[in-house]
Amino acid sequence: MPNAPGRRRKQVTLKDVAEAANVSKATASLVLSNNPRISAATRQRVLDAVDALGYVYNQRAASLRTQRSYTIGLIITDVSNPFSAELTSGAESALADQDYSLVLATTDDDLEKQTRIIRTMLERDVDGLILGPVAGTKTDALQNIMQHCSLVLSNPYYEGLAADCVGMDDENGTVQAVEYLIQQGRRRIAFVGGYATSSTRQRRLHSYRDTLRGQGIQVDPALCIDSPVTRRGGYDAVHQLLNLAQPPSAAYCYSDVIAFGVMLGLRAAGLEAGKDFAVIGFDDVPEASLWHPSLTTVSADPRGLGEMAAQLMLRRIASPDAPVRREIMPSHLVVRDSTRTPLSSLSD
Amino acid sequence: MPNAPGRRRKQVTLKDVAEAANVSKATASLVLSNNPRISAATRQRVLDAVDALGYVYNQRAASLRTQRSYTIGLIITDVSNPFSAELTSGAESALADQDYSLVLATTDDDLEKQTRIIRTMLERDVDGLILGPVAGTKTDALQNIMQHCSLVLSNPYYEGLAADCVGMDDENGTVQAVEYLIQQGRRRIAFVGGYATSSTRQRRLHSYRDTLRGQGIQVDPALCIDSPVTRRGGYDAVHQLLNLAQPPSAAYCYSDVIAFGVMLGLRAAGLEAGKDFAVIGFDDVPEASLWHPSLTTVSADPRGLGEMAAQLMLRRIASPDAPVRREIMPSHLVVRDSTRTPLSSLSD
DNA sequence: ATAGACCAGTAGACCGGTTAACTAGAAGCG
DNA sequence: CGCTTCTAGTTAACCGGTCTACTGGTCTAT
Repeated sequence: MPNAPGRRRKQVTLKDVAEAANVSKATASLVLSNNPRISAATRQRVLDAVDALGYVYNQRAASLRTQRSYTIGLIITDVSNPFSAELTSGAESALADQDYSLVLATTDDDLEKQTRIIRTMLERDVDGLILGPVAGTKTDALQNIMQHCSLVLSNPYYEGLAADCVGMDDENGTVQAVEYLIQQGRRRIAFVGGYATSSTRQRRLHSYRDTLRGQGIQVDPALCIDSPVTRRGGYDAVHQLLNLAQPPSAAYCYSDVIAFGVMLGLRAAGLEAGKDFAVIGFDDVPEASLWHPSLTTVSADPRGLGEMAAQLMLRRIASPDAPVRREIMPSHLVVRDSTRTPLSSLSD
Repeated sequence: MPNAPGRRRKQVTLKDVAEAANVSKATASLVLSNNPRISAATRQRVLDAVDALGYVYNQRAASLRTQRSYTIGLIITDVSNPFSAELTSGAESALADQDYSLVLATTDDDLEKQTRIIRTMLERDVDGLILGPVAGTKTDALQNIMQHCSLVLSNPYYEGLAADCVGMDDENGTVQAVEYLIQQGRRRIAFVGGYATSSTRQRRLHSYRDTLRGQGIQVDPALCIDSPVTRRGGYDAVHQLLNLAQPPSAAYCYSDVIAFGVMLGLRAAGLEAGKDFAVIGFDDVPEASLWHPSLTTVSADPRGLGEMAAQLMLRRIASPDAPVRREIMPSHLVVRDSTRTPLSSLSD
């Protein structure tokens, strides 16, 4: 069998190329790196040999010497979540533009798994790590990463850690969303979903409370429900809310995914989002505009977030001592049908 | 600045560990690979040194010698597509289970970009490549990959190429879908979406035609529309279809994403899927069941596909000379609301 | 007593590139 | 003409592991 499916043919190395071109290994290497020191004639001989032998450059071998792998690790909770998928897509394309490869790994929101994955990434010798830390990640662990490679954090902000990070403007987005609901006449507004430990959720919850109080509305803890970030989480939460003695008439949701669950839960309860009940999400994933009814949501450009994370990473690699940057992507409310009907007449 | 954000601290190597433990580099290496030849006492000394120095194993260096990188490349059109996201997720987790890392790259359905990416992957020295080739990919190019690493193809089947591949059962899924529509009384059934060059689309189109003819229905070329695999593609296609002198009353769509676009197009035209018009998708992405109305679709388990691709890859790496495998994942029709109302009375 | 097996560990070549330091020959220069 | 400078390469150490072949010592069998 001359060429079996998985047989790795004996590698053609730079040495083979050099011999074929009658030059030293060093010269061949210089040709490949476009070093002007080599004459046109010699260069051509080497390039011809490369073609003739079908030589493939071995970045892995080179990186051993250069201490640069041109590889960035991306660690997220899961890819199937549309927000993460967009973020991944943005990061991948920004990195690919600069000839960096993306190594992807998922934590499933499991701290122990995250620890394992970080270790693997460091062993794979990535130049940098873009990490959306799972809840409960210690600052120490992040500090440790930074002793081995560059680090860019996505989402949570760790105070007291000199790391670049990207995030959305949770505060401003939340204020806009909650004020809009109040302006529409809603007063019993629930805050739905997200892991209780998540620092992102805590920031949004905080802004939610501030905004309500600022408008003279009392905060009811029974209306604040945490949950996994899944449709199921939103579904169950709204079920719980509707069973309250005084149920809310609006929900500001931790994410679009939660909001979809809430809308499904409303439908199951015979209610309709945008008519009987106002729903706002967060993220503006592609589905948000296409859902029925379309979802009012805080637009946060996950793709842009991924691109920005990649940019910060490339900058950090280029100048390790540059001052830390904390890039907050602006967010703004996109009003759609899920909040369309004002509730000025209803006593809720 | 003792520990700047991106500063790479001087690496602790195996040599440092060995010196600290008063053994040779070779012994330290043997300890790390759990070689029983080393006594418990020595082993412990080495492990202590590892801890004390904060040593991190360098897989990259090792792979130079072992010719194994424990890295698999995944090349797909784009991650943001939910089908691809699920596939990626499945592949990643199956590979991670066996301590393989996933390097992700996207082609945006651009042949030239695919060529560049394949080259980069080979230079990164991946152990294998899982590839969903863009339309127009030459068998030669694939053959060339196979001279450097293991290859698993996702989706198209290249005849005359001895490569493992995974795919869905396009034929059976299509037959089920079209027969179901006919059984519901539909006779003018459109085939909507997908790139004309795609071999997957050609297989489905073929089965669609066969099924219609088998039921004594004439195939109308005007009802077969190709398009990009986006919602926009489906939207535009259905617009075109509704403007025909004899518009169809049902659409069998190339993918769920197309079907969503079709449903949006119907809504824009004042029609409702599942009532005025039957819509069937392909893939059964998570959104399908949650859309309104929920989408009847051919379930194809993209996550399972990704897992299977990973399995085939691991098997191929383990035994390069194993016979080629062509794994067709069964598909079946999941009936939901988008086709719920039979159209037995309408003369279409 | 002695050959052979076994044990615990070591020396050093090796993987495939990069790069600092060196060199032979040609050109420049007063 | 002799000295420096430049050009176009070459040599060999190096990156951080792995692994084959070897060693010196102890144990067992004859």
